[in-house]
Amino acid sequence: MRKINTRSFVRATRSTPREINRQILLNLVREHQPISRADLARRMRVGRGMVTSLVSELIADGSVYEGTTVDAPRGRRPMMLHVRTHDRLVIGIDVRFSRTYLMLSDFSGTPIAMETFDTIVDPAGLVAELRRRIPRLLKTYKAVGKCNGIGLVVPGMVDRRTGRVLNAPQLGWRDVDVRDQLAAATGFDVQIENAPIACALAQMWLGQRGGDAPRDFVYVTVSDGVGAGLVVNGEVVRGHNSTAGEFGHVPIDPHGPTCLCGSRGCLEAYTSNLATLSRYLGHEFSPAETRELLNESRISITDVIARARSGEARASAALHETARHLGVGLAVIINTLNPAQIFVGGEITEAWDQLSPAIHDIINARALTSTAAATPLIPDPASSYPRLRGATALIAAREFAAPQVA
Amino acid sequence: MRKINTRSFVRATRSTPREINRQILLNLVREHQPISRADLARRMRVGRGMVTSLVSELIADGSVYEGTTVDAPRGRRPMMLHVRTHDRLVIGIDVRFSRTYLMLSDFSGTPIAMETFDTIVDPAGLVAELRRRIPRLLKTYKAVGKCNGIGLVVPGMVDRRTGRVLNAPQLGWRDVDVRDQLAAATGFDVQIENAPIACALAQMWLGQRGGDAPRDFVYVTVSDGVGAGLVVNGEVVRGHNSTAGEFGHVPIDPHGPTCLCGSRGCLEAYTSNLATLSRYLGHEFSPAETRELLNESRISITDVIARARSGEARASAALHETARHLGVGLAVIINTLNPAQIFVGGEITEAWDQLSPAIHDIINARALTSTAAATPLIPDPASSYPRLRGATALIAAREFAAPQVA
DNA sequence: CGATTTTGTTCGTAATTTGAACAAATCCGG
DNA sequence: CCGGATTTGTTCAAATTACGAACAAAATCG
Repeated sequence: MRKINTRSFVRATRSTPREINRQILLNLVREHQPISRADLARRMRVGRGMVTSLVSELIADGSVYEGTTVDAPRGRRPMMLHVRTHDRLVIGIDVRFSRTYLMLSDFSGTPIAMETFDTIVDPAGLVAELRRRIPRLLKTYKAVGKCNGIGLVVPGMVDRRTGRVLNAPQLGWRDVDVRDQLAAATGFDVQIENAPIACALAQMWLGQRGGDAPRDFVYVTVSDGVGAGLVVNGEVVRGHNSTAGEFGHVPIDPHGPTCLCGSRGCLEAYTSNLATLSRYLGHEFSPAETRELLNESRISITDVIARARSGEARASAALHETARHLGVGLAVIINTLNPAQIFVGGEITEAWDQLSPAIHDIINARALTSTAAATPLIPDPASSYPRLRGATALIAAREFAAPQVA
Repeated sequence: MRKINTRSFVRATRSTPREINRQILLNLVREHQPISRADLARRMRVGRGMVTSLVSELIADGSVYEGTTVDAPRGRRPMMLHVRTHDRLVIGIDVRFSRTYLMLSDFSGTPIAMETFDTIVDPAGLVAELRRRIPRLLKTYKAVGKCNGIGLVVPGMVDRRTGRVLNAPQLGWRDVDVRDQLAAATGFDVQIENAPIACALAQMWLGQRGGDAPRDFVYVTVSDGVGAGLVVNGEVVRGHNSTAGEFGHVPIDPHGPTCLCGSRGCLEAYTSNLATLSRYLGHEFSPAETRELLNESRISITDVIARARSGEARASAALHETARHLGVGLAVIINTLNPAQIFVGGEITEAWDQLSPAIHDIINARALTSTAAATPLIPDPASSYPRLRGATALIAAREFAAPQVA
């Protein structure tokens, strides 16, 4: 029972049915390719005539192409259709605290090239550097006319409509309009998004199981901070002021360590990489001190995971405590949003086989129903570059999104 | 960028544009009545011809009626249109732990009659009692042919599609199909929903400010349990297994009192009416003991509020601690979902003027942005019967909901 | 080779928006 | 009291689209 937004609605015109059906058709091709026109007609329960008409439109504008005919047990051999992805490219950019990643990939998320450089925290400087690198990257890979846009992923809150970064503490950005600056500098269409939401979008649009992908899920990122991208009813949740998804500051213990946000005992103060590291080093978590300690000891979360894997008890214990607290946080998500599944991204996924039992124990104890306790947790390894895939999805998904109606 | 559900989608037919525009028009009349055809045409940015055609359809099926013409500075006087509500009735039923409430009201939520009886926990017995009472109620108020359906609100998890009550601990119901039983017994269309979600639906469809009503908000109920109805993007969040909204079990303190759910220090164990009562009585909260204590002392949360209002320090202190913990819980909702506003329902709204400052203090301390900290909290007094209004909305809203497309 | 089956196309029909012309109702100035 | 001006509401032809049936194309089978 969705309510119609009578402030800003889209009325149906003569061509609305066609737009809707065209979009349904395109999505069916995307999720079932290769597929024939006759198959599409059966799935949509429309006549083959309409499919012919819609497909010729999609072929004309380059969204879909005809492959080969294939064998059939009887009758005329069907002509298979595919979504055109391999020569429609996107530049994905992932701006992180220390380094910035640049990836050229096609609409399906398949990577073509990647480069990386030290993050320039000054927005104008970053845009200038990207303005140098992007044309060079496109030239090197003979992709000059094929780029459909730039997806920019940022560690912080983003207003998707205005394109402004509201607050990115790791970069020290507040109310920065890097999207329009980059668009003006490069001439490309630029879309910007917060990192956990981008990761969720990548799962939604470029995930393994195309059609099976759930319409209600959560992507939890555990790195310097802890955040989440929420998907409800096939759509990302941004909230009223684009600040939804901050699960890092769910309270765990009012007497716990002080968090960056000023409260005590936030989930993030227990499970962020910094928190795990400081626990391993035997110190109470405290933002300022821990950063210093980290710089001195020159140890990273990956090292702790490696040491745990090689049998070091202290490393293993530090990680297991992180796992237990993460379990509490995930249980909150499960009880409040009841997602079909939860993806977990971040460095700690490398230790998933070790941490998973502890996490599930906590969830089993805290989930309110047995079905909720069985919510699948799916680690998303850093090796698949989830944020860069998310950046790609920002551009690629627009072509497949449902038309806005009513 | 909503994703099309390719498992179950609705393709656009020849009549889809008309359905969409018809529904937009009906909602515009609902939110701006009285309104003329010419005004509607301007708002929808369509020709007046189309409005004439759509309105005559809506009048023919009784959704809309013509009122009177009104004065105009120049030109022909416009004929005002209204949504027909006063002779389209709904029976709302609110099943609570001790008593069940029955209300006859019209489509706008205006109450016509109400009765109440001791809750019969046996589902078959309850249905039998309702089967006796409903025809009598309709007869008494000369509403026999005018009832459009029955809305049933239950304190527990409900699968809206199958109509089964999955788990209602207060009633001891597990997997009960009371909806179909009641439909068979009465011959009416019956819709069933969980209480906090129903309260959210009431705000969405029957709220004060018709069009201003936000599309992202949360309705938090504080009574025997603590739950929430979530609305995201103009649609209610039910989750993958219809168990979303259980905010009562976010952790507050791992060393806190034991909760009914088995964990320790849940929000509910600090802020439910039972928790507040046991705090007032000077006892550690513990489900079993507290219930006994409550029966012995014969005191209710309303009494505690009255005593606080008359200046009793102990009552005031007990309520203020509840307020502080509730603030923590609301901050979790604000940080994770960033709603435009939060409604709070339950007995403690009677003490809102006393509790509000404490709640806001906590939220100001814990909200991650200043805009989030300013999220309006709106008490919804029990005197407006939010759950019964929700029951009404279950039936009335279907007429106005956006058509399912793509 | 003809019958059968399946795929893909074409085309007339029905439903709908769209926009313009038209009728209705009111005010205002002479 | 009448004719223009103005606004509301209706009617109707044109354009766009889904729909469904007929048809052509391409393959298999006996």
